[in-house]
Amino acid sequence: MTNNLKVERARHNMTQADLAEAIGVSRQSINAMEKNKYVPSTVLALKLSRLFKKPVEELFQLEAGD
Amino acid sequence: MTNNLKVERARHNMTQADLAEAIGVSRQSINAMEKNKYVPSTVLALKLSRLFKKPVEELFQLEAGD
DNA sequence: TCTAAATGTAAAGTTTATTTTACATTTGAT
DNA sequence: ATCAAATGTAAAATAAACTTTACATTTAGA
Repeated sequence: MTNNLKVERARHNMTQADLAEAIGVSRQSINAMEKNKYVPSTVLALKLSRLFKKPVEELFQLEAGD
Repeated sequence: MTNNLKVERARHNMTQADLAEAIGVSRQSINAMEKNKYVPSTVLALKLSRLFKKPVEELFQLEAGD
């Protein structure tokens, strides 16, 4: 799975710390997500979707193997 | 978070076992998801979305506390 | 009613998400 | 060039996802 978090965050002028606080996770979690270190939960995806006002599918995309 | 998996599954005439196989998890995982025993990963949400041809937001919804 | 399929549930185990702390590197502004 | 903010990263700890096995209950059809 890939994601556009970095772009959306830039769009909204938010730091990783800002975003972390906004959705209630640690800054390291945001960093790891952006670097595709792990797959976040659906609750996080929905919270990001709500915050950025974009469908989950626009923020996260399945890849070939998935 | 809540979800409509049971309804979508009925729409598609699939058993929990069918759905489990279709998206590559155990039947117990599907059962637990439907009964809100845990929050699935975003990869699973996207796979369910793809299978049922419905946006993630239509399958999963944040609740008051989230 | 009998039976099989489907669903519910539970415990133990494995893997992965997420946190905390801590530090190193990069970037941007002065 | 310097300083602070932002980002990258890492290790250890905890929480939660997910699996496997196994069995009990419900449901629908013959």
